[in-house]
Amino acid sequence: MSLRAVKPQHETRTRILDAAEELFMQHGFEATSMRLLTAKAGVNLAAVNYHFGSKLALIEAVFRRRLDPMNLARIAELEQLEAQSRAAAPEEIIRAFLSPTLELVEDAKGGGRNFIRLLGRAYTEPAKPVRQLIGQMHAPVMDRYKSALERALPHMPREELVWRMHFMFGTLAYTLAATDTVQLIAGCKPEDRYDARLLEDRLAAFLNAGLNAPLGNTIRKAA
Amino acid sequence: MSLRAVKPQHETRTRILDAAEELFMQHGFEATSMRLLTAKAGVNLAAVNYHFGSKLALIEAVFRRRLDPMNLARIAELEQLEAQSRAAAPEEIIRAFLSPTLELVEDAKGGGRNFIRLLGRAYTEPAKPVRQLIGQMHAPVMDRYKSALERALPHMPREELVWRMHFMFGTLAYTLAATDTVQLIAGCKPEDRYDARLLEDRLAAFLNAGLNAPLGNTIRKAA
DNA sequence: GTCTATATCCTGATAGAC
DNA sequence: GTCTATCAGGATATAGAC
Repeated sequence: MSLRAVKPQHETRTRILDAAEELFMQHGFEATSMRLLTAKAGVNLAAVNYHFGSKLALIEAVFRRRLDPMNLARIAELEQLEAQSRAAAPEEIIRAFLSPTLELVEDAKGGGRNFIRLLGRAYTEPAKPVRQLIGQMHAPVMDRYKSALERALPHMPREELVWRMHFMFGTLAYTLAATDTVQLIAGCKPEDRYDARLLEDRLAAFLNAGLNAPLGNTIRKAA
Repeated sequence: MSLRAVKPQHETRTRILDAAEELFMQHGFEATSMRLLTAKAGVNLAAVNYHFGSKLALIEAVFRRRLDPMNLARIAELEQLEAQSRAAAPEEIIRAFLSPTLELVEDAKGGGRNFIRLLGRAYTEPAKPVRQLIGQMHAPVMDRYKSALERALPHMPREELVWRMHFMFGTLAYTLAATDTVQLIAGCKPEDRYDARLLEDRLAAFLNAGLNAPLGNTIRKAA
């Protein structure tokens, strides 16, 4: 008798996660009501609480679904790089960090692109619980990459490296969050905004140059 | 009989704007209620509607108060640069753009620092009206700086320049929004996080290097 | 201009039938 | 597991006394 008789197990969960991903990206966490969300997902209002327990737990699940595999991939790429006989170049490390993220940019149908923009926004989310969540999920990866970059750039002062990593992370976060803002700066063909390989090349070139910028000014003025 | 008998004209407006600046920064726009806001400002709940008309209008006023002078300063610094006999260097243009923003970082008491963090967050704000607001206020300035950078870098393809400006803007936005996240990457002395001159030097070095990164990779792969 | 009181609506969450 | 109905509270905005 059901209209969705062939619904697989856990499809409700997935439908909720997909709808949440899209609506959180469009309107933010606070502004997305469970009513709107469940309506879009085509499920009952009570389903969110039944399957996830609370709105915050749903937010956490949305991030875990994508972020855990992404961070595993980042670690894997870095380990592959470090298994080589020669030392890894800074740009290789940067690309290892970027590529698992940018792969999702091309996944428009699966919702990966939605998530990527959501992720970019979450880094500057005002709500403390959400930022803590993201911070916790990223912390171990950041530590690994920080160590890798320290080995690749042995002469850079630690403090300067931390700042430059911060800058790099910011460039990525904003680029993910605000891909639509490029048009604000100038018209550019929309289709190549989402070419992941091209975007990775552009980002890697910019970030690698920034990471290796001359140290003179800051050292002099800080002294 | 009033407890605040010596209250100057428009002080209520200012108290509301100051409280809004801080609370919007801490909790975001959606999560900041008028009740909390007016309580913090020490004014009546109805005062916001009387003085500003609506919550969105209040948000606009919060941005206008700081952004209009800031963007005027950016234009002024650029015009000063272009009045020189020699051509402006890219790093000079970058610094002209940065410095009016970073000056506010040092204004902890006046609330400037609050606004700066709020501004960083607003760039990736999900709510469309707010982003449109920020976009409109920035558009003329961005045009001017784009033209200036085109003159300073005549050999860079327009499209690449737009991307690099986008990256630069992102670095700034995230740095402003997430000054507390630096500690997530690694412990660093909190007091020098807010040394505007030092921060400008660090940012300018990073951004200038990124802006002038070799073009090889992208050109080759794009072809 | 400032206040109190309130209208109107929407929020996340849950109880309990099916 | 899914539904309806509802709770208790908070949201913006306003009406009207002072």
